[in-house]
Amino acid sequence: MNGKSENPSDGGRDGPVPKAVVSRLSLYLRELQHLVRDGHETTSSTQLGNVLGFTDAQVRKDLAYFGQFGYPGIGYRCEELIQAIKQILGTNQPWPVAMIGAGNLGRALLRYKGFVQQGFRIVAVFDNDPDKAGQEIEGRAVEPLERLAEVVREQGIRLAILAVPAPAAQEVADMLVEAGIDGLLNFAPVTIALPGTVSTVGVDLAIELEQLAFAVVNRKKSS
Amino acid sequence: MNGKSENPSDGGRDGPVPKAVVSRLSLYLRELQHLVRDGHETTSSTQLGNVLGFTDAQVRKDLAYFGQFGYPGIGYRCEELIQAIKQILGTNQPWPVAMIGAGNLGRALLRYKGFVQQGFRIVAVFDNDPDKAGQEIEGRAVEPLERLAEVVREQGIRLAILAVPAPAAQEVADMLVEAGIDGLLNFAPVTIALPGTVSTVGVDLAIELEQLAFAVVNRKKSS
DNA sequence: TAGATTGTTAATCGATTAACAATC
DNA sequence: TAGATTGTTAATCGATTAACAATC
Repeated sequence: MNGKSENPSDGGRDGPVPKAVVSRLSLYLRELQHLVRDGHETTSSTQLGNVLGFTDAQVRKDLAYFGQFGYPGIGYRCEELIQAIKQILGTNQPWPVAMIGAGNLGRALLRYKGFVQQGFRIVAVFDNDPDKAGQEIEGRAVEPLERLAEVVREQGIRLAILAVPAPAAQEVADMLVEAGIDGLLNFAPVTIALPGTVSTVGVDLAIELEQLAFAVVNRKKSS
Repeated sequence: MNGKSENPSDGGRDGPVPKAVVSRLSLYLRELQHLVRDGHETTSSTQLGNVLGFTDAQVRKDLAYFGQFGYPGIGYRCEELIQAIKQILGTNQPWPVAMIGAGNLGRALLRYKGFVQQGFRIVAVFDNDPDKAGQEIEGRAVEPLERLAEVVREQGIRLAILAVPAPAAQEVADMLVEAGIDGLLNFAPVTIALPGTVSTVGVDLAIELEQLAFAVVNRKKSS
C-alpha cells in the first residue's frame, strides 16, 4: 500500500507480542473504521488514545511492535492503518467458521452481523440434537456432529465457535481437535483442556457481569 | 463462616486491586463450583493453578489481596472460598438487571441460564421498536425506553445489559446514565463515553474472533 | 519557518514468580 | 513426626509512561 511498513504480517521485531497489545489492536481497528465512516482521512495517537482511554505513548508503542505506520507531523492514514492491522490480525482474508450448537446462543450468533463485517463467515452449523440436525437455520443446514471432520476438511474450516451446554463442552472440544480445528471460541462456562497446538479464547457472559458488579461495588471507572 | 478471613468484603489490604486479579477471581469461583459439584471438599493453589493455567503462587497471591482463606497443610475449603469470593465480587446477593434491546442477542441472553446461576436476574426488558414494546418475552413484558427511569427506580436496578445496534448505543447509554444506572455491560461494538461514576464492561464478539485468528496465525497456546 | 506528531530510548511502575518460614 | 500447603517477602520480569530527537 505504501513503502513504509517493515514487518507487515507478523510480530517481526523482538520477542512474542504481549496479549494485551493484540487486544488493543482490535480496538484501534474498530475505532479506525468508525473514523473512516465519519469521513476522517487521518488520525493521531493522541486522538485514538483519547477515545479509547489510553495514553498516546501506548498507542504508538503498540503499533511500533509491528512496523512503522505513521507519518511524523501528520499522524496515521486511517485506511492504510486499517489494512495494516487487518493483515497483522489475519483478517485481511475471510475465515470460514463452524458453529457448534444451535441453541439460543448459537442461533443468535448465526444472525449476528458483526462477524461478517470483520471477515468471519459461519459456513456450517452442527448440533447433536436429532430434532435440530436436518433443520435449516439462517440458510444453513444443521449437520450432525458425525459430519464434523468431513465438513471441516471440505470447507477448509480452521475456527469453531462452541455454543453448547457446559457439560458437553469438553467432549465436543475434543471432537473439534480431532477434526483438525486450529482455534476455538468457547462460550461454555468451563475451562477447556486442549493440546498446545490449538488456541482458545473463552467468553463467559456471567463472568463479565460479575466483573461489572465488582466494579460497581468498588466504584471506579473500570473499562 | 469461619473466623479466619480478615477483610471479607472489600480490597482491604493495600491499594486498589488490579483488574487482572479480579478477572481471575471469577475463574477461581467457576472452578470451585465445578469442584464442589464433583464432590471435592477442599482444593489447593496448585490444583486450581493447574486447571486454569496459572502458577500456584499466583493463585495464593490473588486471594491474599482479600484476606486469609486457606489452611496451611490442607489448602482451601471449597464451599468456604466460594462464599468468600462471592462476597468480594458482590454476588452473594442477587442483582436485578435490565436488558436493553430485544433483538437476536437480547432475546438469547434473556434465555441464558448462566446469569441466574451466578446471581443476576433480568427483571426488565426495554426496546424502542413499538412492535416489540408490549410483547412478552420469556415471561417479561417488553417496555418502551420512556419507562426506563421509572422501572429502574421501582425495581432498584443498578446494572444494565446493552444489546442494541451500534449506532444507537451511545444514545441509549446516555439514557441509562440519566436513569441512574451504575454499571453497563455493553455488547455493541463501539466505545461508549460515560461519566466516571458509571462502570462499563465491553464485550465485542467479533473482536474475540479476531483475537483467536491472531493466535492461530501466530501459533501459540493462547488462553 | 513553526507546529504537529511520529518512533524510540530510558525511567517508572506494576505484576508475576521463586523461595521459605510458619502452620496444620 | 513427616508431608503438605499456606501467606508473604524479595527478586525477577514485563508493561506503561515520559521525554525528546527526527521528520514532515
